[in-house]
Amino acid sequence: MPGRETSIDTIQRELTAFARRARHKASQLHPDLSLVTYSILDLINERGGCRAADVASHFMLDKSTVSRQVGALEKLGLLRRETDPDDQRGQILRATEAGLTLLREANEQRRISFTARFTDWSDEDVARFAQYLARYGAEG
Amino acid sequence: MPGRETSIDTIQRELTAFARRARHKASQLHPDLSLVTYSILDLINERGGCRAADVASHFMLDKSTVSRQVGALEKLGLLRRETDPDDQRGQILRATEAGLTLLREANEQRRISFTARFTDWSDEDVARFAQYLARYGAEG
DNA sequence: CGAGAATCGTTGTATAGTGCAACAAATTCC
DNA sequence: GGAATTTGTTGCACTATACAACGATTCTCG
Repeated sequence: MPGRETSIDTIQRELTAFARRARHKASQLHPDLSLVTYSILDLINERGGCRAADVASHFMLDKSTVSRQVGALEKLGLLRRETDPDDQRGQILRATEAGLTLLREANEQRRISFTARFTDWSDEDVARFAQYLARYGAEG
Repeated sequence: MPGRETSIDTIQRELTAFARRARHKASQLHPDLSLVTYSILDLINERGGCRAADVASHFMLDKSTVSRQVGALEKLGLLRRETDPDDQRGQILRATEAGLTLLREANEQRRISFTARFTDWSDEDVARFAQYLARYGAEG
């Protein structure tokens, strides 16, 4: 077994390489939805509606960036904004039907692509890899 | 154990979330070296000198993007270009002393940050996680 | 050998994504 | 009730990126 330091270097390097390729991959997978818009829409959907500030903190983005992305998604008819009745400063973001449809398509494409990558992997290995990643993500 | 589909969804979502945060994290870690310049310099160093075309294909970037990034890194004195004697179309990119120093500092910062994230993990788990990531990266 | 194809890098142009600062409106906290 | 905080928007600047057209070099194969 390699040393802990070496393993951490590997993790670091592999994750970074993934991050650097993610934008390109996403645009290949679904040209209508960039990595940015896809991930925002997916978060909103997963949360069942959330505010722009939540999106900003989840992805570590400036609120102005999120504001513009949300504006673009709204203009495309993929989400709608409702003023939060409990706090009229904020808005609740929700995917529209069109947004959900596009998101489902994008997710399907992604699943196909990811699945292809794991054909050689046993169910156990896939499950363990997922576990490790979830654990890693949860600690951040 | 969760189903294969569920695990793949988890992998997909966690990796994407990581990618979306990577830029911000990198700029926090070492403000002098963005994720972009860091990863290019690191690749050049790891390969012991390589060409712009290699960088482009490794990170799935257009050659024009790489050309500009390399130009910027050269202007900063972090790498130098030598015409490849075996193929005068190409150039061999190498980190300068200044580049290596900065890269070492950045790697140190990263290692500290990543190490902190794994304090709860056993050596075995870290090693296995690294193995899975390397395997994943190798298949792409 | 030689002409056409391929490769490598540069530059012009356009666009997306991002952050910071200043702002307005609503809310919360003494 | 007034100060501080939160939420989102807008103006501005800059970075990262892609695509297309180009020049220089190398490769292919007839």
